[in-house]
Amino acid sequence: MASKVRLTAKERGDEVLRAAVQAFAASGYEGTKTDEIARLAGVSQPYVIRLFGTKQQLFLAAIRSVCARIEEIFRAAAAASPELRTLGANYAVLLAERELLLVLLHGFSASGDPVIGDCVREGFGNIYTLVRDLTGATPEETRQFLAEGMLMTVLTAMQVMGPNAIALPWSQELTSTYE
Amino acid sequence: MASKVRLTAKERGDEVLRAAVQAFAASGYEGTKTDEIARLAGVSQPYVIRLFGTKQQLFLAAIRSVCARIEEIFRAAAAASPELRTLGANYAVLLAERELLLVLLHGFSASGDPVIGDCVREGFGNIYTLVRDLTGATPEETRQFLAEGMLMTVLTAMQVMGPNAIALPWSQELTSTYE
DNA sequence: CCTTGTTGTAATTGACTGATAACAAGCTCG
DNA sequence: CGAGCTTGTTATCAGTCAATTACAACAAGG
Repeated sequence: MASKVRLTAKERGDEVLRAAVQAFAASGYEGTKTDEIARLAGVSQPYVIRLFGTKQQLFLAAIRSVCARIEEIFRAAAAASPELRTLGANYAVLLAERELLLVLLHGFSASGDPVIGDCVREGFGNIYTLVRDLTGATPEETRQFLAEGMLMTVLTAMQVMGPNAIALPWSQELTSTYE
Repeated sequence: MASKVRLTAKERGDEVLRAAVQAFAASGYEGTKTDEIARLAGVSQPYVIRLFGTKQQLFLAAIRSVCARIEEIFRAAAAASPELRTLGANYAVLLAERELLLVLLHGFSASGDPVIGDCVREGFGNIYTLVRDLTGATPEETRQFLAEGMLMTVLTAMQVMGPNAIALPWSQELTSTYE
């Protein structure tokens, strides 16, 4: 098994970070235990701490990671067609990587902590600016675009949207308007 | 001081619930300690538990409470003018009671827990149906309305909107589109 | 080969936290 | 008044969890 393989700290750190994104997406900042992340990554709990210093720093790394990935998706989409409408179709790509929007949501929730708040404000601000610049949309158009994204995010968190969605009358009516 | 006054279990329960809404709004489900709620309400921590059984049940009560209040605000607004546009102006009322949308946000985040998820899905579903019925709007119009609400919610959580907002270039540009 | 730096774990700890139990103080009504 | 129900507290526990320490295995270069 691969668990006996020795990796460089950087490589192992990347694996742990990926595990952290998955875990934080499922349970949030306070709700996720470092031991859970460690098991997901196949390493010991103390090693997770040594690689990132503290649980908080690991969460910050997860936030930065998903923000960078979201920007990457929007950049790729805009390269094909820099229109806000067509960019909207790429929410499907975001929803396919369910953990991206979920980690961001948990970041919003944890913004009461000043350190996390700073990180989230910077990440979300960058996304806003990027979308606006890529599409040339007005602030208002960009706002509406992001608003739809936030609704999809909470619908995903509520598990009424995406794979394994719980089917409810209201949620089916609501999500059917996206087609 | 009022802390020596004996109240009925129902009255004290209401006070504790109000404290819980404040505390959960600030720190979320996992992040809020029952002891914190107890101090806010001016009672002992074990009494908080005895009044509501478990922390989870207290959180459920907080979710139901804010959902009911949100419905109440929309009902009152629609009584004056049952148009979606004018209902939007009443987001100001929701933002004035900052804790309403914040508790709901933390509910979304905690929806991974099946019990909490059920409660949040029901609460949000009721709000969707109510807004649609009150205004006679189409599902798509209602969706756009709620989407704007979700964006405001996360902007509030990030503390770039509302009182004591942290001023950032991007957030000022974004929120100025609401005027 | 052996020394030095790096990757990784086992053991432990100390602080925290939700919940329980036992008890105390008031209210109410016969 | 005093018995019984309700309100509330103090003391405490059992479990959890992030973080530290000490140590082990391994790799690379001289």
